[in-house]
Amino acid sequence: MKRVSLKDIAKMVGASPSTVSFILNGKASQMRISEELKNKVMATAKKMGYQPNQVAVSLRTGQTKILGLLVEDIANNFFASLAKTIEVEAEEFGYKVLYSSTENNSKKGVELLRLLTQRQVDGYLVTPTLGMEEDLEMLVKHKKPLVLMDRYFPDIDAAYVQVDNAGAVLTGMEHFIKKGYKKIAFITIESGLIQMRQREDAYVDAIGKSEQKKKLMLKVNYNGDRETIINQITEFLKKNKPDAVLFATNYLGILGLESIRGIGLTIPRDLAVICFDDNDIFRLHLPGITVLQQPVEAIARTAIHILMHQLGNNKVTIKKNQVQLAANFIVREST
Amino acid sequence: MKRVSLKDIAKMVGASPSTVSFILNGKASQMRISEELKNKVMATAKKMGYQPNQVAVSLRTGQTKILGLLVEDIANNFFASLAKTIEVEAEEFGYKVLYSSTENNSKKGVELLRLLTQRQVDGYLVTPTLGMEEDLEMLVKHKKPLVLMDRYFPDIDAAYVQVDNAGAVLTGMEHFIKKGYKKIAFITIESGLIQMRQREDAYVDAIGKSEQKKKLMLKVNYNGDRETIINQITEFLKKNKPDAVLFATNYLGILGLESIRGIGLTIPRDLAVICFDDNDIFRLHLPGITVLQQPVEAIARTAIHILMHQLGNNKVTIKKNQVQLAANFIVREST
DNA sequence: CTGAAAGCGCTTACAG
DNA sequence: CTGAAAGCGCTTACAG
Repeated sequence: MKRVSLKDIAKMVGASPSTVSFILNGKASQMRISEELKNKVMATAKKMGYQPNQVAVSLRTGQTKILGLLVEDIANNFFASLAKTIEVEAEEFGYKVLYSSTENNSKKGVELLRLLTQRQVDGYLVTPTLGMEEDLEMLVKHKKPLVLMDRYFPDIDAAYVQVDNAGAVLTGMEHFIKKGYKKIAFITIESGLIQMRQREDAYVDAIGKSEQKKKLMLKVNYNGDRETIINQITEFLKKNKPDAVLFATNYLGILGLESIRGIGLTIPRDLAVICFDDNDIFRLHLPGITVLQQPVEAIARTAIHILMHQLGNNKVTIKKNQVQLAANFIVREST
Repeated sequence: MKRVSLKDIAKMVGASPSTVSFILNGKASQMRISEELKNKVMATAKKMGYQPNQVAVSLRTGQTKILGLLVEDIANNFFASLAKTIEVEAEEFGYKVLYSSTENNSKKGVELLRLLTQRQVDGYLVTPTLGMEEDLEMLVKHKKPLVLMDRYFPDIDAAYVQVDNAGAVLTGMEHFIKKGYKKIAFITIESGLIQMRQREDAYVDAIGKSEQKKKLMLKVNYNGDRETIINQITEFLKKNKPDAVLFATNYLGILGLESIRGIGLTIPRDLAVICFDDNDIFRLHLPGITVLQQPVEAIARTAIHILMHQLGNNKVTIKKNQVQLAANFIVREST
């Protein structure tokens, strides 16, 4: 059963497709089309259940009204919340979102970026992976609407929105130091991406200026499985016996809590804990975990606004197109 | 800067667009195009960074290679995992996924369904909301590839995949009864959707057959905010003093744990807990929460397979197109 | 072996 | 006030 097209309606009412198109696009009065014809067309379209073929519209207008969103992993709470807010915000501007997860895999990331291009998305929202640099430069060169999130490349002049990673980690470290912890550890993932480097550098800085002097850092492999990482953390904690630990991502924090439980340490008596990113788990955990919460909604909203600005929407005004937003430091019982 | 098109390449190598199209689509030998021309075209396409315009391809072929996925809420762990698996599986069959969250709002659900239709998606994967019945019937009538997930409408003859809700709840109830609990409560949301009715009916059944006889049920409003629901649960628990409670969704379970903590009850001594759906939170909670885990990946995979079958992919074989999968009962320390 | 032409379903300048 | 025509970028039957 074929769907009805503009032409079908035109034939039924005895008008030309162009006239029907004008009417259906609300340009009837502008084109001074008779009220009578207008009503007839509207009624027929409704009765026949006419739905415009957006693919044809896109080909003709060059606009798909689709934004491409690439996140690291949609099953991760942080990225899922980000995606949700972006979806809601995009909708307000009349855009739909096509998403995918890169898994932080360069090959997959690059392929997805090209796929979005082939699909003619109007704009790109990307948490980039290493290896995407060349393709991103291409987009920038072609002046495609593009906003990076969570991380960026210093050498690529693209818009971006991220949390103030250094400031957040410093806040956490100062809190630990003020509370008198002397052996503060940092557990992160092995990664060349800037947001992780910023967090790590801030830890190193803070330690350098503290009395502790000596770093206590563990870097685990991003692609390791649950068990491997839990074991690595367990070994590290047993060997180094820190009195406080800062986990660099929510993913690590969750695995870390399992390690801590496995060893039988009591938080915060044996070990104080702060985690980057908030999560229901950290709020519900006993004791509640102190966190450096990313302002997820603000990140998403800012990114969409910058993108809409690039897309020529003049209802939005933006101050900068490279933005760092402050994290919220939420103190619970773990410190 | 305009992107290069087929025609551009044709002009550059001095061949016709059709020939270039055949070569780029790997039909060179089939069309007996000279090796020389083929190589020239391939090289030029590569050099110019040619990327086919998928919108034009879609309009011409009638296939978008996009699947539409409507979930209740992408920020909810269960639906995010579902979406993730679907995305991965769809990719293996060469499809991309366009998703959106319905928020269980009929108006939004219907609008999204129409939007997907306008976008010419090749197939639909939907966790339907009430109010979508008419539009879904239309899709079925037009023989559009469609698979419902998590819930369905008994009156609509569409394919669906869901967990065996009744079986899962019965398993949980039997476990409670065997352990000797005498005042087993059920906390669910007010909903006309079948998966919630199945869970509720199973509870009522189990109670009817038990010595308890009297139901202890709380139904909260889906759209209530966190605080309201937490308060309602708190009131309910204080007033009825159950010795065991089964939460009908992960969302409720999380809020319920907050209520329980607020009242100061000890799990399982004062109150035993089972929750529908698993979640990192339940695993990490102290004590660990016993759950009725939905086989999320199997649900997603089965749904994709049925959809691919409908799309005429003959690499997949399916047994039924209305499927119920067993839940995994994971006993932890809360019962 | 290769090219010219039609057509997917729209929108929009142009003509009357 | 309304219609005929071109064109978005492809694919594919048809012709030679």
